[in-house]
This record gives sequence, structure tokens and C-alpha cells, in this order.
Amino acid sequence: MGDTSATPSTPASASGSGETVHRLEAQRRENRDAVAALGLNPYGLAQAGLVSCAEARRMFDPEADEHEKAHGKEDGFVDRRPVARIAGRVMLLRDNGKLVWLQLRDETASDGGDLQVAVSKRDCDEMGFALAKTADLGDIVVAEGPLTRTKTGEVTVWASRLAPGAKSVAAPPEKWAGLQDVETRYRKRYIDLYANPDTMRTLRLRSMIVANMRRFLRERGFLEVETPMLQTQAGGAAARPFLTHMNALDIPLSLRIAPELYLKRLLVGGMRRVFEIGRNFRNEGLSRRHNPEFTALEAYEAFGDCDSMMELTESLLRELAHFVAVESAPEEVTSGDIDPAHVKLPFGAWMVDYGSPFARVTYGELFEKAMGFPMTDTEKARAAAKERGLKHEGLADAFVINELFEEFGEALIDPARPTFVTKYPSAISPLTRPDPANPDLADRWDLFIGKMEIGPAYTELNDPDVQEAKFREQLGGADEEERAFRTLDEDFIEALKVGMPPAGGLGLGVDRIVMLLTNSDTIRDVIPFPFMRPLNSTEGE
RNA sequence: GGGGACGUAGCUCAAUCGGUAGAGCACCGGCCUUUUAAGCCGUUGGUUCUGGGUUCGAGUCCCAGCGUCCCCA
Repeated sequence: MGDTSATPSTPASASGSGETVHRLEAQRRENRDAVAALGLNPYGLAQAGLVSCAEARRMFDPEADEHEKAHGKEDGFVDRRPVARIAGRVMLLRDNGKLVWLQLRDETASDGGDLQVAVSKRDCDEMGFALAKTADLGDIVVAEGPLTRTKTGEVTVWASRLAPGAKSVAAPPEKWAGLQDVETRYRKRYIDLYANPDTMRTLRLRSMIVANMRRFLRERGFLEVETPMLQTQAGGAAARPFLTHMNALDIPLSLRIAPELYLKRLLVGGMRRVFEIGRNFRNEGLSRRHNPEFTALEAYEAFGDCDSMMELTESLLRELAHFVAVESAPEEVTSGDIDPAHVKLPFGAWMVDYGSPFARVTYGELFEKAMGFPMTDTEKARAAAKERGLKHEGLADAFVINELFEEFGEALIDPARPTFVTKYPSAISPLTRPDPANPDLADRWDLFIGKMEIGPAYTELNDPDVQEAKFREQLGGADEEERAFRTLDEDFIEALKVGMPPAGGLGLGVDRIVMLLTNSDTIRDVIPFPFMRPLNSTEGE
């Protein structure tokens, strides 16, 4: 064990763990006790009238500041400088003796940066000055005072009062390089959020993007609903569910893999337009684009079809992109200044064009362009798959063709141009109504942006007999492992027998949309607490 | 699932061929009322991810495990 003789004093109130307290923490605990000795609560009090650092910076009045500098010492002078009360974490601390400089960071750091506070022995209350002298990097403090500009031009709260917000007894990241370690950033998001303003910005934007989705759909007459996440049989998609157990009834349950079958039941009941934004759970792999729990938007419109969902999707994405463009623009730019028809946002190496009409291409056109022969030529398709080492043995024709499509067809889609791929083969779209003009093709599309699949839409199947037959077909194709959790949702068939209006259905990956709009190249950056393998799992078995 | 890279002080990172484990920041003591990663002087701080092995000697080489990232399926 480490020799702690350098700091022999056991902190007045040690941590409950009983383990040796790190000397940096011990020192901070001493500083906390020093704050308490001043008669202040190191963990702060409620504060009314707080403004953000960004707001405080906007409140600064250069004229009033000049006036104070020119006439502040004169008799009868009236100080007209606005007074701001802010709260934030101490990111930098420069103790000049009788003048202490603090730089405070709050939620608005990506909007103008940290705000400087000067704590002068002459001008600040006595307790506040003493607090500044014992403050540590990472503490949260509350500062109040007139807004002024220092001689180097920096807008500063010239504190008349300083109060504790919260003592940080944990050592903060390094003040210049910050928190770099990717793993720690995700595991300790509460540090990442304040240490890296980009993290705060992305997660705040996510919240606003989702709020805008809700508003957009509500304005179009969609009702937001919440359907079961705990299901006795997980349906609505082909994916492995997480299994759990309900003690009260002693029955197995699954976490949902999709809300689809419940949302359609609502259409049967008579709701015209419904949507749900919520978490789905899939017991599958982890990757840059997959988290075991992810957020999806599903929307269903009675008497709509996949074309009406296409219009809805394009308008939604254009509006969200416009919102983000305005939000990312300099402060003086307002939403009227940016034309939604010309909105582009960066994603990796691309400038994605959300303003122009999205591209539309059929599955068959894209296939033929990539392969040089039509997708109806199954002989050539099999030969091509074999030649290029793709999976083909034991696969039905349609799936061989789809292997080729996913490998070579999708590669032709311009990542910077949102593209609807339409008219998928019916054979790989079991839950979709066939195209009335050509039953081999399904009324379905998939949207691709930035090399990512954002989501599909369908003209939904509402004939109970056809639906049941397709379900049974799927069950038959499942291997033994899959059969264990794939069951036929009899009640859903019952619902269709009651009669579901023709409908368009849409599913969009909300995490992926946020990735696109915030230029994040991994899904972990847009989820506050992405799934991480547990540590200390050495005791396997 | 396969391949590759990585894991060193609280944080960010060094450490030559296998030869005394270092720096900056942070921390501690001292000085300072307009600083800007403040500055100046003096200190402190290590289970080198974990466990084995090779060796006179392992942060470094070998094996296994844990975790992270990248590529592929």
C-alpha cells in the first residue's frame, strides 16, 4: 500500500469506503472543511435569479462599463453596469494574492466559452474572498457582480459576492488537455460533459432535435403514444430480444424489439395518426452504429402509404436540419436568415444536402447500374455472387440478389445526398403490401444518408390472412435458436381480422439521425450513457 | 467470431537494444490587486491493467485473462 506519510492528517471526514483516501482527495476534503469553518455550507444553497454564462456575456453593456471607468470615482456616480449572478464549475484559477481570477463553465460553454470572474479583496464580500482563496479546480461556485471588461478586453463578472455551489473532492482532469481517454469519457460522462463542451453541445442538441420531432409530428396531427416495452412475445422485427422474468406471475418476458404491432393495434381501434419515440432493445452486437438499446421513431398513418411517409420523412429531416443549421450559426443569424431549401450540414468528409429534394431511385435501377444486368436475371446474379465470394449457397434467389445489392448497389448511393431506395423485391419484404402494378415488388422504401441506413417505410399489410401466412412462412424459415423466441402473435392477427385501415408505416433511427445532424461518427457520442462492458468481471463463472 | 493497435502518477503523455520509471499540468509550502494554460522559488506523488513465465535483471520479451479503439464477418 502507498505510503501516505506525506499527508499524515486523516481528513476530518473520511469517505465511507474505509479505503485509503487518495492524497489529492484528502487535500480537497481539508479545503472543504476550511469552507465549513468559515460558516458556509460547502455544498451550497438554492439560488434565485441565476443567468447562464452565455446570457451574462450578452448582458454586458460597454457604454455603462466605459462610464464607470471614467467616472466611477466621482461623487454622486451611479453605476449603470448590469449585475449578473452566475454559477459554474471552476475550470481555471489564478491566485494573484489579493486578486483571484476564476474561469467558470456552465452548460452554455459551447456558446461563447467560459466566463471569467474576478474576486478582489477590496470589492468582494469577505466570506467570498476567503472562499476564493480555498477554492479548488472543479468546484462549483456562485458569483454575483457587475459585468465589466478587463484591460485585455475580457468580459468579466467583478464579484461582489461569491458563494459555494458544491465542493469537488475528486481531482479534475488536466486543465489544458482535458479528459481525452475515450473509455473514461463514456464511463464517466458526468466528467466528460463539463470537461468537453462538444459533448455537452451534442447531447443538448439531441434533446432539442427530439423535441422538434415531437412538435413536427404533433403539428401534422399525430398522437404520441406509449406502448409496452415489456412483452410476452417480442415482435415487429427480426431480431433477438433480451429475455427477463416477471416474478409476480412467474412468466418469461421480453424487452421489445419494436413497437410496431402495438401501434397498428391502435390504428385498428380507430386512431388515425400515431407515433412513438422510444427505446427498443436488441440482443445483438455492439458497433459504432449499434447500441443494445436504441431510440426509434415509429409513425403510422391510416389511409396513408409509403409515398405519404416519404413526404413526411423528407419534410421532417429538412426541418430538423434547418433547426440545427440555425442553432449552429452565429448568434445574430435567425431562422428566417437560412433558407430551408439550401441547408447543408457536415457529416464526416461530406456536406449532406438536406435542402434539395432527396434523391429517389428504385432498387432495380440501382442493382442494374451496379451489376450491369437486371435483377430478374437470377442466373447471372448467382454467378456474380459466387465469383465475388458472397454468400449464395442455400439462399433463395431474392436473397442472393439482395447480397449483391447491399454490397454493390448501396455503394453507389451518394452519401451527401439523402436517397430513398424504393420498390424492394416482395420476396425480402414479408410484411409489406405488394405494389399493385407489379406484385413482385413491395411498396417499401429505405432511406440512406452518409452511408447509413436511416430507416424504412412501408405500405402496411392489413389483410389478416395474408399477414398470418407470411408470419408462418417466417417461423418456418427460422432456425432452432430463433424459434425459441419467435412466436406468432395471435392477438395481432385477431386485431387485423377486426379490420385495420390501409396505412403507411415509418421507422427512423433517432440515434443515427442525431449522429448525422451533430456530425458524430459514433453512436456512443449521441447517447448519454452508452452501453459499456462492466469492469471487474474477472470472476467469470 | 477473426485480425491489428493500445492500457505507465489524479489528468495529458515520454521511457533507445531488456539495465536506477520521467516530464508538463494538478497537489503541497512561500511571494504577488488586471490575470488569460498567469508568473517566480521550493517540494510531493507509481500495484507500469491483472495473473503467470523467460532472464542476473521485465514498463519493455512470451502465455493467459480483463478493458478500450480500429478493420473484417
